[in-house]
Amino acid sequence: MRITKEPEERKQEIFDAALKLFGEKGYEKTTIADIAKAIGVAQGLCYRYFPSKEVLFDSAIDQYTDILVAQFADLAENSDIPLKEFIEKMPTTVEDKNTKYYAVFHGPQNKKFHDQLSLKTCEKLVPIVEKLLLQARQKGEIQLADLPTAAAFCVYGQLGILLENGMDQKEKADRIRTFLIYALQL
Amino acid sequence: MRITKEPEERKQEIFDAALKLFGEKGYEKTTIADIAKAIGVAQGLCYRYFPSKEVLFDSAIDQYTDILVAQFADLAENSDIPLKEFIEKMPTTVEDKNTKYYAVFHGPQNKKFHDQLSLKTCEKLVPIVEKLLLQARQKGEIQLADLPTAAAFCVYGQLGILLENGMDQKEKADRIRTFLIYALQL
Amino acid sequence: MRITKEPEERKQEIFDAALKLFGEKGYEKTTIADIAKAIGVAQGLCYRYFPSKEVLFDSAIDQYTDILVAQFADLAENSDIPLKEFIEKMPTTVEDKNTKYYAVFHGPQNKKFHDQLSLKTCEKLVPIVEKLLLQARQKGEIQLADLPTAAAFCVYGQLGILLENGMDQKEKADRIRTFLIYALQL
Amino acid sequence: MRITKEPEERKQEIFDAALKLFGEKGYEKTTIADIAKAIGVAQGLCYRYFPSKEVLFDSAIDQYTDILVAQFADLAENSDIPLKEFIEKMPTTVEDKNTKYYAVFHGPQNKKFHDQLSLKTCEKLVPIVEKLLLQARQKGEIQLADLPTAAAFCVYGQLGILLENGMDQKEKADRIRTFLIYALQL
DNA sequence: TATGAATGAGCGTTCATTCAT
DNA sequence: TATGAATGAACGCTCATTCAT
Repeated sequence: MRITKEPEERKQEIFDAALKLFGEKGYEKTTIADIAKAIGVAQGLCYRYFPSKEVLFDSAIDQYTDILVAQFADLAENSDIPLKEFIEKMPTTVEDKNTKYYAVFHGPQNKKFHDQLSLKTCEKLVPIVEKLLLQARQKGEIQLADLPTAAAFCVYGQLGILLENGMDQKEKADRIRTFLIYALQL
Repeated sequence: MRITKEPEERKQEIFDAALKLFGEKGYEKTTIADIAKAIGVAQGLCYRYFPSKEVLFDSAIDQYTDILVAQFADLAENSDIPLKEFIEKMPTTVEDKNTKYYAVFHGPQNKKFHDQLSLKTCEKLVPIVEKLLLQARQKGEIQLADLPTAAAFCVYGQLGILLENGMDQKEKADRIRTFLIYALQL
Repeated sequence: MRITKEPEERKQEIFDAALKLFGEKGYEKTTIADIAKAIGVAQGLCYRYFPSKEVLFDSAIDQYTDILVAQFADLAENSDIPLKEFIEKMPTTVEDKNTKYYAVFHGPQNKKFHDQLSLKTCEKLVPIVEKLLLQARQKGEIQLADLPTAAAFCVYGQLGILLENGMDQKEKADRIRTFLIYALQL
Repeated sequence: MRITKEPEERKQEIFDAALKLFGEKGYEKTTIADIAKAIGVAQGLCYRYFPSKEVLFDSAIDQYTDILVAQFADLAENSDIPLKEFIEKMPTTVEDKNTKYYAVFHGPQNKKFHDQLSLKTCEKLVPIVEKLLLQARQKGEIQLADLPTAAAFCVYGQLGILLENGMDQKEKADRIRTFLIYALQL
């Protein structure tokens, strides 16, 4: 039973399976055999699309964080509302339970994988937030001089909250919003 | 040639070598053989002190971050000066070039290991900073209501700056100080 | 982009590419994919012309040594000059820098492949040389009783010189000629 | 059931098994698993002694040809008899049915392996024969000017005979002796 | 306490070959 | 005739861990 697919489709299939498994079991404990079995293909096929397990891993992380960040970037670019309002409305976790990837972030294990994903996401978020701050300053909403630093704090600062246990998402979001509005002096 | 040492000393020796190698080559690429060879000891000996490689790794990270954090905790606990002054004087990288561990953080490789260390350090730093903020509030220097959130932002926010490339340590430190003073409204 | 060619032409194309690559990288390290790529063709196509990699290899070696030996056979058959003169004029390497195959023998790698080629060439050369010796004996130029043995020595003996390093082709050729004339007592 | 041996002994064990199997099945078709199984140890153990299969192969060939050549070298060095007599008595195949390695050369398969062994043996034999010729010339038994070339012919020339099929060992030996005496003009 | 030879399971990777198109 | 995605079996190699000494 040999099923041939369009390369793009196959590649995405591998991506998705890889991300899911890396998320569940971590990099080391996920084998190429696992990934291949998950989509019902021969191990060797993975190597037509990715030269190595490591590249597959990095690509998967990269693609996934791109998706997450793109959602936020959309919001940021298409909003003309004041920054304060934006903060009050924005999602603080860029993750949306609706995506097919939701499980990735929420498996019980693999804190390390989660951390890596978080850091990569932050990295990509900073320039977007910086642009947002710049617009706000141009409109006179904030007075900050050093926007890159402010953006980094706004983004990475959330990590501290998000990575904590024992508080529900909603409460985390509220605290983040309140603090941001205070710190940016909006 | 068989050199017998005090258990504690041996254990520390293994710790140090492990930390160094994990830092240089990462968890997966560092073997027990590497570690044993680095201190001129048989592989089997490592297993008298640590039940497994993973435990050794976690212990090493833990011990190291403890050391880093302890330096900062000392400062925080023995200072009566106003928070603003404290911020102006504090080291923003808890690392000190004098420690024997300096290389760990600064090998060219191993972003992943570095990230892990950073996150763990942040985690341990938050309660200390929170206490610092509490003292400041008691003295009327700040008005913040939600100290845990503020502490998290102060600590993790720095990560965004620290992980960036292309800026020297001094400039990073200045930007961090300026932003903190602004955000905390000191 | 699908280019259809005459079967014979295609087959030859595959031969040539295979020979070149086997010569450069050796049997094991040359893949069918390499060969196919070298001529810009799908892997599967090779299997329309050769049932397996091993057959392709053997055919390639065989065809190539045939070409080399044919050059020498031509010379031998169309010459009426005395053996001594023949030796003085003959090429000692049957290879000719003009052939498209020249590189095969002179890649830096692959001693093993080279050796194989040499041995196969010798094998095919012996009967030709034997005939040459027979003609010479009939003309009274030599006295040897055991021509097969003599032929074998004349051919394989050269291997020892040819496989040596650190002497230029010309000097090798001279030494071979001088020795042959001495040993055959011409 | 774990049997520990002296490294030297283990290494030799691996050597012997490897040589035997390479001889029987050829390089490619012999797996490290085969070799390990043959001596009843774990595959991994082979890698304590040899860094790779290829190195193991080369070492095995090298060690074996050393043994073969050493037998001949002994003869050559400890003989004061005239060259002609030496040739009449010498073994033309350096192999001796008594050695534990006898089977290596005489498996049905693996012509390639056999060729490789032969060539390597010749390579090592040449300098010894050259020395022999030098002694003979000093005693006035031969007149040859170019001894390196003569030695190469004497050694490699035999290959042509040895590699032929369909003649028994004894006849091959006789023909070789007769030709050598003729060619060297003894 | 210390050694280091030995284990053994597993993993990433390769590649000749097949086959649906 | 030609493609190239897919197969699948195998292989070399690694290494955490064990254990006899």
